[in-house]
Amino acid sequence: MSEMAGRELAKTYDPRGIEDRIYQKWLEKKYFHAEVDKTKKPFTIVIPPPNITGQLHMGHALDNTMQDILIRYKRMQGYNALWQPGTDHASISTEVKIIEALKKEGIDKHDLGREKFLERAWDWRREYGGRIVSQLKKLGSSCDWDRERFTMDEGCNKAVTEVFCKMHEKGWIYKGAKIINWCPVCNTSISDAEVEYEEQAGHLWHIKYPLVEEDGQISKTEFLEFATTRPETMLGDTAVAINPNDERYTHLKGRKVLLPIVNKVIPIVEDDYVDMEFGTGVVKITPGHDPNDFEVGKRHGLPIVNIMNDDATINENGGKYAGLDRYEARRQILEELEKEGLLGKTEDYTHNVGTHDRCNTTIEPLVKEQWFVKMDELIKPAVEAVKNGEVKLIPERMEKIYFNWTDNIRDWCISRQLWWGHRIPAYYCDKCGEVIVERQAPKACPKCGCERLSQDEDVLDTWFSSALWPFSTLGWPEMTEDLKYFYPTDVLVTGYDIIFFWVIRMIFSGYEQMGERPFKTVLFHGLVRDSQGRKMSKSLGNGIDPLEIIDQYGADALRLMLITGNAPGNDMRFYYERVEAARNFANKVWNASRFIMMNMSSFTEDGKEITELEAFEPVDKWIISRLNRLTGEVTENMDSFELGIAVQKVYDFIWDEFCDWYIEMVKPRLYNSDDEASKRAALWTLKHVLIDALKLLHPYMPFITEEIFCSLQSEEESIMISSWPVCRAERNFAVEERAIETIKEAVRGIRNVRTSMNVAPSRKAAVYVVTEKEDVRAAFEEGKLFFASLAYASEVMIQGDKSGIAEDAVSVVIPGAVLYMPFAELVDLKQERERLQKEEKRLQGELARVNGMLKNEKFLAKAPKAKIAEEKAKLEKYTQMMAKVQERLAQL
RNA sequence: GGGAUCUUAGCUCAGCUGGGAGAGCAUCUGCCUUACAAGCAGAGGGUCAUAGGUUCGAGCCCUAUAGGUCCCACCA
Repeated sequence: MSEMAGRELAKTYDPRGIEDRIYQKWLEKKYFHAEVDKTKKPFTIVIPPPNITGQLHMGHALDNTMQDILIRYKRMQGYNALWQPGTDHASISTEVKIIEALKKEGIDKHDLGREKFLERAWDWRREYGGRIVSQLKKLGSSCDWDRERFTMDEGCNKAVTEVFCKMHEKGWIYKGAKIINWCPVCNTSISDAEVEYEEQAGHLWHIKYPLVEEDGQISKTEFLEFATTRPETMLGDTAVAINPNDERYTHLKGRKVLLPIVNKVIPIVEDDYVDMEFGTGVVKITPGHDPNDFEVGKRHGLPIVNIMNDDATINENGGKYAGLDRYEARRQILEELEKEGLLGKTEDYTHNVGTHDRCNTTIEPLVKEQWFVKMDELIKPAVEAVKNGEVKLIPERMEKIYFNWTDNIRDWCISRQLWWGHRIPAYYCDKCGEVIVERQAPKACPKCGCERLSQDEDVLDTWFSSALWPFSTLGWPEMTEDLKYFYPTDVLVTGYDIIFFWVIRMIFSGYEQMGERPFKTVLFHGLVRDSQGRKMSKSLGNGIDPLEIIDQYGADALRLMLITGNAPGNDMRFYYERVEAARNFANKVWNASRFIMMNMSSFTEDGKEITELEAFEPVDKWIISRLNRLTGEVTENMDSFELGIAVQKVYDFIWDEFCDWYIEMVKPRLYNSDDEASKRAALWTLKHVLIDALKLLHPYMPFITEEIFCSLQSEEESIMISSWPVCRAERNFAVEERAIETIKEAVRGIRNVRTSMNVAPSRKAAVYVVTEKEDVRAAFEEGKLFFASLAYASEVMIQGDKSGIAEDAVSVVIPGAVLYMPFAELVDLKQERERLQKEEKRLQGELARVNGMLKNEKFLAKAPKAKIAEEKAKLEKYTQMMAKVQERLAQL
């Protein structure tokens, strides 16, 4: 017997204190820890590593709740469950934060120097890197913290170097001068995925370049007009282009124009890229500052002129505009063109402007030497894997987003002009310029023997190391036991917003490095928005801190709220009302348990399980059967990752069936019955149904279920290592389910009538159950005690006919029986008739529908047999009820 | 320009492979019934965006339209 039994428990559940205490216990008992154990099947999840700069937000809360649910579920099912945690160094975000901090001290990054800067970064990591981890713990995350990793720890660093060198040897990592996206504020190149296009209001300026005559003279009358959104880039123009099929400009083929301001003669080239329909059908070509122009330039062998410094000011190639910011240069150039009479009309024009997703700065495309990953071959297995289902995306529609990216993939720019990150393992000979890519820094140049070598200054894109996360965390490049056992991982849980950044890159890295998929399933979730549907953001100030919610309502309530009523991949809105509803459910569970524990004082199990079911009453078997069905369904839903549906069912079972029906049905037995065996059966059922329900609920609400589980049975040390319930055929009791459903039907009918007649519950009345059916009769006989209490009956008479029942008694027709309540003076016959007529109408509707189907020959011919049988059974039921209703109406 | 997705009760959303429309909150009525008023018992409320189609049968599948959201894309 539990030591808690009979002890006074608080009337409302207060998660404060309980949650921390329980989490501490779990940690001490090492329940989260997983070791290789070949006798068990592994189940692995790697956490999407949160940034060390981050604070827990609702997105993390949702993401980690889902992972924790899955890992706890599988752990209870007996899998060797590993949830691999860790954090991400977040190269650019962290670097920006540190620069900001330095700025406050009046220190410039470059004055400090690389080494000192990195010291600061590591200090930062030590100070704040653990913050998000402790926040994840508040949520209840059952990660194996003993295995916590960091994308820049020694092992991950080794993995990064290994991959870089391997792929370089293969020729899949190369250095080249291409047009890349440059962030002038962060002072680094960024990948295509990091560019966010934003619609901005701008202008379309029409500019005229004078034609050069056959004799080399600059024409004063002939001009070529075109439109541009970025006039300042004209400083870098090296051609203008027309479409070869454009008849308007046939006469210009092979001619040249003068580039004003710069005073340079540039050619007119023909290229299909030019859209004849747009503007004047003429495009200025700036290969140094526009990706398309870069391509055009390549096709026509045009020179590339870079006109910009790294901070987006004009460089020496801009002549007198050198030193000006790009927007100031634009203004002055327009002024000068205007003066020269070369500026045509100006139109308002909204267009997409590329911005850096971290700092929102307008990016500047420019040509620079960078490191790239060649994608064409690498991506192939990743495409194939999703196509053939080896990697499953949930929901399926995410595949389209995935393929959209893979089909249009371009080489990945991986070098960043930053300090915080994995430094590129490339070395340059100071003497001969030889490029050496090595795992270890070479001592001398293999070509000329010079010992003065310098390492590449750049670091790698953060996502380069994240891409290796599913195997680098398990020991790769060493073929460790962990790696052999836990890889490939099972599920990846993440938001759809990082498909390109992370999911795809992990998949191709897994195939390339491990020769195997990194995970079997990717489960996507959406964004948590505010109550008005807006994204939660710092600038709007509409973010809700999960920690405050946990503090106020408990982690269980937050978790339940995040999972309930939401389908995979869909965004959701945050409402306090929904957290309250979840909190109320926690309280409901708490009180049901409190009720059971209070009654448990009179119950001892003698260390024996009750296995023979003779002592049970139909109502016990009913709830056991319902629980059994629930167990099967919930397991199935969870296996299909339908977490919201699964928990909804557990919620409904506990609140509706268990609390509102079963507990109420059992009360008379506990309070009044002298039948000890029956009482014990009830207590056994209460306890065991509650325990199994708690188990089903545990992955969602780990704290409260643990607290109750341990209070209820002190000999068990934790629900999280208990076994997941199993659906068993011998726990199906169809007869009892039918019997109790009939009684519930009767109770509902009686309550309904009483409410509509305003009869107070305190006013009891006799209830006559008239039935000709043996099973219905038996159901009421066996359930008489609780039926009387639920139906507010002073006494219950079960009989085969209406003898002894007052003519003016109120009647309720249910399938298989008619109930009568003699209320004497309260009965209003008119009301009674109206009620029965309403019921008649309802039944008529039902009969019409059923008959419509059963009289349809096509239905009979084509519908499944089971469906037809089902409809026939309904027809019989409604026909019988209709007969009873009409019989009663005839008497009135 | 391409694509995805949504439109279901007053609000927020479920509804898994087509077979009698659901939850929470809100509203109304009655209850402090010895687990719970963060509760109990009842009630009202929906031509499932619109128009067609497939089917014995459509909230669910197909087509078109309208409106919202999002992603992708080089139209200067």
